[in-house]
Amino acid sequence: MKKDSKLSSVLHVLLHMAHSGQPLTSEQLAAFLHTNAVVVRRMLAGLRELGYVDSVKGHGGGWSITCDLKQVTLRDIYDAVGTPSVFAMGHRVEDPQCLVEQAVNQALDEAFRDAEALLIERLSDVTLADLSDDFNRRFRIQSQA
Amino acid sequence: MKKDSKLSSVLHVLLHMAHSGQPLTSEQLAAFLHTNAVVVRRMLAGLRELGYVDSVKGHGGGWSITCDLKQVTLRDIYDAVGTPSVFAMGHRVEDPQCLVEQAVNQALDEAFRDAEALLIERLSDVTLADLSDDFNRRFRIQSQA
DNA sequence: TTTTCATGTAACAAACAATAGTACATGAAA
DNA sequence: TTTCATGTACTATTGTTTGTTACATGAAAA
Repeated sequence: MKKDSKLSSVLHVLLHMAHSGQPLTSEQLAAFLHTNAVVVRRMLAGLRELGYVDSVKGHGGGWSITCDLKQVTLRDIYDAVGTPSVFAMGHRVEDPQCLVEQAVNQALDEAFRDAEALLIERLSDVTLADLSDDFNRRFRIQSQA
Repeated sequence: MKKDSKLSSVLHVLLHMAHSGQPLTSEQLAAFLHTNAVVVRRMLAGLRELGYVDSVKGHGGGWSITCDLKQVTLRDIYDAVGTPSVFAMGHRVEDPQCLVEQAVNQALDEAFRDAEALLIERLSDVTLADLSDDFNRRFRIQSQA
């Protein structure tokens, strides 16, 4: 299964935006991701609607962060990019008549449900500010080397 | 992303095999899954190599279970089908130079690692015998209705 | 007012992975 | 020797993510 990297990508550009004093254009953000500007606009459209970022057209325009990094968690961003499906495994048939398949589905569902809940909990524990701090730490270490 | 349903499918046919007194052919198993016999042979090939099932050619041949249902867990079967990747989300770049992306990847990795560990733990808690018992319970309930 | 820069978005193309299907070889029992 | 069944290579289909092109919209600068 081809993996969805929207969450990873959005977080990446958000941090670049956070560390830039001025708006960044879709082209600039796309360069960070080695991709196309249209992909960036699509990715960020949802976040703009939710008020996490803003975009400005024309000269000097571009994207900037409009939320408090300390208040927004990775879980919020996960939701903002459309709560992509967590697991790469699924049931063969979603609502089977077969009693055997019902038993299998339920057993798997329980395991997946618990794992997903833990994932969401972990994502809720990390704010964008935490990520930003981690980046700054890495930057200091690399500068010393 | 198209979800991998090998684990679900294999468990489904294993339980049918467990509840059959005699070997079942690939055609019969394929009918349970509404798919092709070749798909079944491919799915079960790995389990045969690991000794969970056996296949016999020719008249009266087919597939049967050769393991102890009480000893084999869903985690064993998960491994037997090739430990398919758990998550439908991934990093944009696996080993990035960009410090921002490194920070993002690490934060996500920690969350995913914990969730995957819990999933495996839950799968290890359930044996094929448990699934079989659950099926029998469902069967009794439906028979009463 | 016109040009330039930038986003907004629809429509289409490419890349990739899971599943399905076909064809033919192998082997065992009737 | 015929029939049944697996083994497997090869190809086709389907669905999803990502990338690309084209053009409309809007704002600032010249």
